[in-house]
Amino acid sequence: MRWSELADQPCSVARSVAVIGDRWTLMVLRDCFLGQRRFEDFERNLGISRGIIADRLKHLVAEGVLRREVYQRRPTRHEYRLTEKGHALHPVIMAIVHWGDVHYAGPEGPPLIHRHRTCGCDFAPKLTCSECGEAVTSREVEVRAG
Amino acid sequence: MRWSELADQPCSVARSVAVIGDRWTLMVLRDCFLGQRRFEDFERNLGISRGIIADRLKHLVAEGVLRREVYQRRPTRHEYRLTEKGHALHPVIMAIVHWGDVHYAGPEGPPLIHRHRTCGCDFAPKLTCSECGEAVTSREVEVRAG
DNA sequence: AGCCTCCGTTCGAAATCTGAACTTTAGGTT
DNA sequence: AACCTAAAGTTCAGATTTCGAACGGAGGCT
Repeated sequence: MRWSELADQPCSVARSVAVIGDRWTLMVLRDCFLGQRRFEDFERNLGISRGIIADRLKHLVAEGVLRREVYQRRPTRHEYRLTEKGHALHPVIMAIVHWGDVHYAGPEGPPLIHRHRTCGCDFAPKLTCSECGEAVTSREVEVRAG
Repeated sequence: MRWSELADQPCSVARSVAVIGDRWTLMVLRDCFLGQRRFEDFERNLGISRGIIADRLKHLVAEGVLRREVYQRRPTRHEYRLTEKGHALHPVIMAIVHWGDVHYAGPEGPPLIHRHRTCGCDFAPKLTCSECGEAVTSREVEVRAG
């Protein structure tokens, strides 16, 4: 299998990974969730070649994760904003951030701290069951074909 | 920046992505969470070349995500099992699965269904705040340097 | 002996990434 | 008018990476 075929697999991980499972794509998304919108922002933050940025942005727009919007005329300039589908990736990014915080933060603690505006606390993301509301661990999950 | 430098960035997303932000690595992890353990299992499920599987397994073992354990002698054979650090990736995989379920499932519904053993219900993963227990959306999160 | 299984390694071809130059549209400066 | 700057790309040669097919090897089965 090559990864162009991933999207056709009967597996939600494969289908998602076909869209976002690429290092630079994930880094672009991180920047999006940190409020970055312009080509230049991505270039400055990521320090990678423009070709890759252009490519990944194009891909994310084609998949409906980002929306390309005019933010200025004369000359026309565009910015990239998360769509609803894009915002739906928030749990993915948060889960990745949290894993990094726990396993790769040095003695100075995590590089970024997240505050939940609604309750005012610094928090960690917690995965819970949509039905009973309790925390879910991997051992408590049973999988069957749909 | 090249991705060998990603791990040195002061960003938990970058550090995590350096370890798991690769298509095949994520697919291997999916298989691990579905209970696959042996080299052959990964090969059969993924249908990719053995070189890639060997490489990714080696990498995950080096990072402490998987543990290589003897399961048979004469000849000695090993299997790969999730460590605690590996199990900690469960929310990442669940978030990815769920995003795929919502955005890429056909009319037949999602390929796999997840049941929460503790409560007995089919469920969807829900990201909540560790402090107040409420659901967290991307717009409710404020980020600051740590 | 010859074939099979499981788990890899090796190596050349194919894909990807980098860095630099070039483009477009427009505003500002000398 | 000529020149510089800025944002957002595009293009292209050359370096780097990744992938897949073929090979290896340790032991078992017939």
